[in-house]
Amino acid sequence: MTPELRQLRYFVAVADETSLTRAAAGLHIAQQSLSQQITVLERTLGARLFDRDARGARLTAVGELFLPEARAVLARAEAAVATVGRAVRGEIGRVRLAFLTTTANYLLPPVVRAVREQLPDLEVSTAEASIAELVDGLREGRFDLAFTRPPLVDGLTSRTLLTEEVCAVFPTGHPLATRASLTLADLAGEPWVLTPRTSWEPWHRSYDADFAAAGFTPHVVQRAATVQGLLGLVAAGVGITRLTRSSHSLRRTGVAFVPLEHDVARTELVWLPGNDNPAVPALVDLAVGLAATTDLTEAG
Amino acid sequence: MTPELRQLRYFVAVADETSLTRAAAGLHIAQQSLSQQITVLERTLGARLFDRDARGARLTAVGELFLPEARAVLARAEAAVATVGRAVRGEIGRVRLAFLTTTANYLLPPVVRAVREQLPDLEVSTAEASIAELVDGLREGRFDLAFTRPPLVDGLTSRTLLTEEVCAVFPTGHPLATRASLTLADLAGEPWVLTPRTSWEPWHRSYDADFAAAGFTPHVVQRAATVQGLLGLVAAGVGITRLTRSSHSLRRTGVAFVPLEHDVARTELVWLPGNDNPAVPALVDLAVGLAATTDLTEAG
DNA sequence: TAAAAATACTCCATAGGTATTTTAT
DNA sequence: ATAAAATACCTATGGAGTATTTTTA
Repeated sequence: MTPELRQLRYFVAVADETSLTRAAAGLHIAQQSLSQQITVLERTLGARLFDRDARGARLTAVGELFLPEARAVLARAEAAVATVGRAVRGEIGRVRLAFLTTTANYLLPPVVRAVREQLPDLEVSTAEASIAELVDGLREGRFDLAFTRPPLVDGLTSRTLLTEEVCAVFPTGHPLATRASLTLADLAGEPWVLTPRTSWEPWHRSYDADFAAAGFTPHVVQRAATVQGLLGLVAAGVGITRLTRSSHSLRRTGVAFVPLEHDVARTELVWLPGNDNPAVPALVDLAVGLAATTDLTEAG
Repeated sequence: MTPELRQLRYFVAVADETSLTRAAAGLHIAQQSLSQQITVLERTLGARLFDRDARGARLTAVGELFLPEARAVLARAEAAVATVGRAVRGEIGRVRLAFLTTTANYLLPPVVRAVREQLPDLEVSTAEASIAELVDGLREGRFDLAFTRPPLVDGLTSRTLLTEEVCAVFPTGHPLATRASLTLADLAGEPWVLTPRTSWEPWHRSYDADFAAAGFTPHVVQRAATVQGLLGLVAAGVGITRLTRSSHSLRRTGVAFVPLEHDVARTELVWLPGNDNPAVPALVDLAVGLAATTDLTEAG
């Protein structure tokens, strides 16, 4: 039979004080109770641990060998408890991040760098994912946190990390390309290149609402699934499109970005509210703090 | 606050079984009691360790991190208990041996070799000592075990390791040197060389009794403190002496050993009965066994 | 004879048991 | 409806307290 940690603590205290009376005072228990517990410990171990006399209690040969062992057990137990504390604070563990492909290029590097610095013992895995993979992954527990764009679906919690201007994107030389700003209504007659409707229904419903509010339905001449694809088509003069200002970093030539008034796009950090991984709140705090102090659209 | 080992054992059992009900059955306690203890553990740690549902209990992210820690604590505790077991059996620890100078040359090598082989994790320190140092060392706790010759003093426990013939020692050419055996009475008229009376009073009282029983008081022409010294004086023709047969190995030339009838010397293993070092009985058993199976007077 | 530990007992905190309810599939 | 866990309540073991005795320097 193995003793309990309390008894090991008592044993170490008596060994340190070489006295049951003094050790009992330090432990805030009665000498008699301590005497009893030491006797119980000695019986469970099947060996006398102390030689007692009128001067106190000194370790036997066996006790001398047991002392470092008992200390090791107690130290191991304290380390185990400390591990839980660190885990609860999100300082250790594993967290799986998903970046929307279009946000990965500017968000992933600064976020991962900040986590490595501020939570060095947290294992971080990252994935670039399409919006659909990302939402499914969150809901099915394959990802803990996702960096993405709203609107998503109900049942996910989110914090806004940053807000960017949305721009109309023209081929260079387009008559409207030199304007300082525009409204969506100014673009009613233009040929559009947009993403496929199948990419993510909530986004397309949001776009529909925006165009409806501007009083027209865009004439879509072609669709492309990626931002690079859209920019290529615009540069080629196929049509115009609507993208966040930070997308400009993906193509500098052949395209012109003109801000659209009162049109902003948010980038959000999203997670499943039932996720019990304590690294989630820790990383959310870290990312929100990072977004507040640095311009993440430039940081990539 | 740190949990008790019992709770860690319960935690590991539940983690292994992914079920409170199954784990409780394995632990021979009620599911309800186990549920309670896991709850207590979670409260003391300040973190949920399991997600429970109708299928059972699965580890949370924190629980996953705590599991190897808990296992490590339990393993450490078992190792600590096992250490006590080994210590009680005398397999580990420290034992301090003292060899009477005159027994060291033939006893020390085989004894130490046997201990190294059969109790490899026992730390053995050895010392050659005079009979007086040896007895004081045992009584004052500087030695655990001594290999020596009786009689000693009261208050020491002993086991006889071996019994040797005692011989009269003559210079070669002495008229009695060719005899097959003698009695002490045959040597009444001889000049004697003996050890100083101050060396060890109990021995000298024993010698006195032997000579008194033989009906004479030896005429002591010179005294020498060491066996080599006595043999040298005998070889030089100064006188005769009385030594164990194994002493012959210390000087082969110039001396002749003739057995004395009914005269034997015992070599004993001696210790303080109050010595709680479990290596003492372990080593006594080993040495007695060794003496029973090998001729230790030849082994050196 | 004093200082320390051990013993005898009493009490109560809590581990563990039993009965039942709640929850999730 | 069923299987699991949680809750409520009760029991009893044993940890801790008080009074006293024993031991040894």
